[in-house]
Amino acid sequence: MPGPTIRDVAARAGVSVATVSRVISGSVRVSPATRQKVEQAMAELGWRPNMTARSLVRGRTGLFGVIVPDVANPFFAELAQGMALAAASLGVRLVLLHTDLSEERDVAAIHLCRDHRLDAVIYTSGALSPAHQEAFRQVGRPVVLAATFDPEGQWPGILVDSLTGGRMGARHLLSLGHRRIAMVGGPSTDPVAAGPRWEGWRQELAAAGCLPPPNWQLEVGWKQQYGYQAAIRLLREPERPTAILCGSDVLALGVLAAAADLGIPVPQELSVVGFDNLNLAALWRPSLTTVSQPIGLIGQEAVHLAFRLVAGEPAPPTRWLSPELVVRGSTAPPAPHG
Amino acid sequence: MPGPTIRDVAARAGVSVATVSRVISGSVRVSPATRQKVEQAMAELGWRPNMTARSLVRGRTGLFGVIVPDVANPFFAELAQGMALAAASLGVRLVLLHTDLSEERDVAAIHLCRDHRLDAVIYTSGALSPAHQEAFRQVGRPVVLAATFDPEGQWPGILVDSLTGGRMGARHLLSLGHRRIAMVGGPSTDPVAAGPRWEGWRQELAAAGCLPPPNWQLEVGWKQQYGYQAAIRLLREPERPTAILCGSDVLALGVLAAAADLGIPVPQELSVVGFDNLNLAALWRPSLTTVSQPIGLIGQEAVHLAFRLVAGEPAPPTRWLSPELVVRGSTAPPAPHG
DNA sequence: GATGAAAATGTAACCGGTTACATACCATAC
DNA sequence: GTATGGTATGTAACCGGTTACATTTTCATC
Repeated sequence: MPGPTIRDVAARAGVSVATVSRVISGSVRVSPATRQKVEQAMAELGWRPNMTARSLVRGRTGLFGVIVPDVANPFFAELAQGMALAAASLGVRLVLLHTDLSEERDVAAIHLCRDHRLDAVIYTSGALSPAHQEAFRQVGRPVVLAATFDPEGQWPGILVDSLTGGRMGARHLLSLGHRRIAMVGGPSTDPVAAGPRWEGWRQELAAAGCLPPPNWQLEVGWKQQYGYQAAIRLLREPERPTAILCGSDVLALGVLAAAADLGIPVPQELSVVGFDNLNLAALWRPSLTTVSQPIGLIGQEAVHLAFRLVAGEPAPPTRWLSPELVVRGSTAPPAPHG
Repeated sequence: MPGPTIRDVAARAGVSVATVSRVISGSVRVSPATRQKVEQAMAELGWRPNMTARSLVRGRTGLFGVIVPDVANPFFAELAQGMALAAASLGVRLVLLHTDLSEERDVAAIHLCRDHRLDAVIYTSGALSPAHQEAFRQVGRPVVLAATFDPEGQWPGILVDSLTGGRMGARHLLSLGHRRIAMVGGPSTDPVAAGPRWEGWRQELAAAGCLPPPNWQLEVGWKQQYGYQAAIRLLREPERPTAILCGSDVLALGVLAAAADLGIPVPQELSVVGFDNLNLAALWRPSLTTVSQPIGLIGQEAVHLAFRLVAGEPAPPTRWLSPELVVRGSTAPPAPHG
């Protein structure tokens, strides 16, 4: 039942265990004849080294922990996909830990990374509480923040500048001539993905003198159905908005569904702007104008960064990427009668 | 740098390492006074047991390998989400391995599971080649197939009966009165997710006497853009179909996008049936009529099954779930002038 | 053929837990 | 006071690799 060990291979090849170890690690010179004998013994026994034992002595597992709220959310699915791509190319494995945005489960997941001596932790779930900070300190391994950041600058991260992104979306609508613009975004308690987008929208709309009343600034949860509900409320008003800024593509798709159900044509009578540029955004009809984040790239770079930190490089400062406006079919100038 | 070990805790509590081990494993009785001393020492040192060391001696890692072609594909994202849910409730962790449907990478991933002594392997990627079978045999751990199956019945699995599902979709269109029905499905080399669906469609259409010519039976890849391209071709014909059966929801969404781009109203002039019932299917407009698989449940049950196998239960036979037709807004009777 | 440095290989300690087995302790029974 | 048995704890081997250090072999040089 328990497979062959390095000692079985050594015995069969007529060498010591150290020599077998040298052959598989490849770092030290081994004479060709010996190497050949060992390789043959390995093949005959079908032996493969036990990574658990190796990890114990080396103190490295070759595993990175990835803490994600929910991979069924396309944003995190695309992020995870980018990470998996990079991990494969670097010869590293990812341990996926779901937390459903619960702080308690986040902290438990971080401790788990420590228990398993994972080489690094990549955290994507959102804002950091003191409990997160404390848990990160205790893991004693590199921590990388993907698509989020640490206001105290203690943990390096990579993400898009949401403030600029928010302003881009707002300016696009203003330049098309919209003035009756509503907003549907995430909870502003989220200082990474919601707060700065709200801020960017408000700055631009206020500068243009068309900041709407609070009941046109709907702070909802991140789920698509909340976008749907918010849009239904906005679009049933007698003087409805001509455009809606959304805090994420998922919310925007909810808004588009609501418009379709109410028979309001997009973009003729309503323009919609998303945020993220999910793969879905191009696939939808009407295709979604959105502020693009390079999601896959963020995932890849997060893993590369973690890899470099594990190798001993110093932690760089938070890396800010620029968002880009992608204009598609969901935005147009407001209807003339508007 | 290297944190405290069990020996540090033992020394501080004035007991032996065996006693500390007993306290954390909880299986054997320890006097309350001793337990208290040990727990205090643990807390003071901030010690947590090293799972790598534990795994080495116990021969169990508490990790399950999950082999997936691509989590950015919503089907696999929802599957992974179900697995993560079950894993969390069972106290097990998932190692995510991407393979992009490459047999070579599949096999490498399986070997990796063996190297790391993962407790079980959950495979989701598709059909099994002899190379897969051989690699599975070598891991020496339970293997579970999620949303796929082994024709030889050697590895247990859980999946939906695609033949019945295919027939359901076809019957739905026939009962609405459609007779000019085209099909867009996956490569029939895929004996799990494509072959049986084609078979089910053809059986029903042949029985109704309206099996279309081969150029209305389009075998394409699984990606959404292939669905789009196939639909463009079908819908540009002078005598175009009144309905299209799709091998997956992702393909169906491509078809819907193509219809929208060609100005063909769905469901008035074209009915579309998907397969999978992704979360997206309800969100889309028009909402998608589809053959439903309980994707999240399949993921959860796969993990539960793996857990039971690890605990020593015998492998059950492949478990077949029944698909269900979910009628939404993308299907209707054919236009009368049809 | 002796010498010494470099190359190849072996020996054994070690990584940090678990657990079989041995021992110490205490209470009850005779 | 000794035998009996159950509970609590300690000792040390072990899981399967790695690697520091020691030893042997090889080979160029004088």
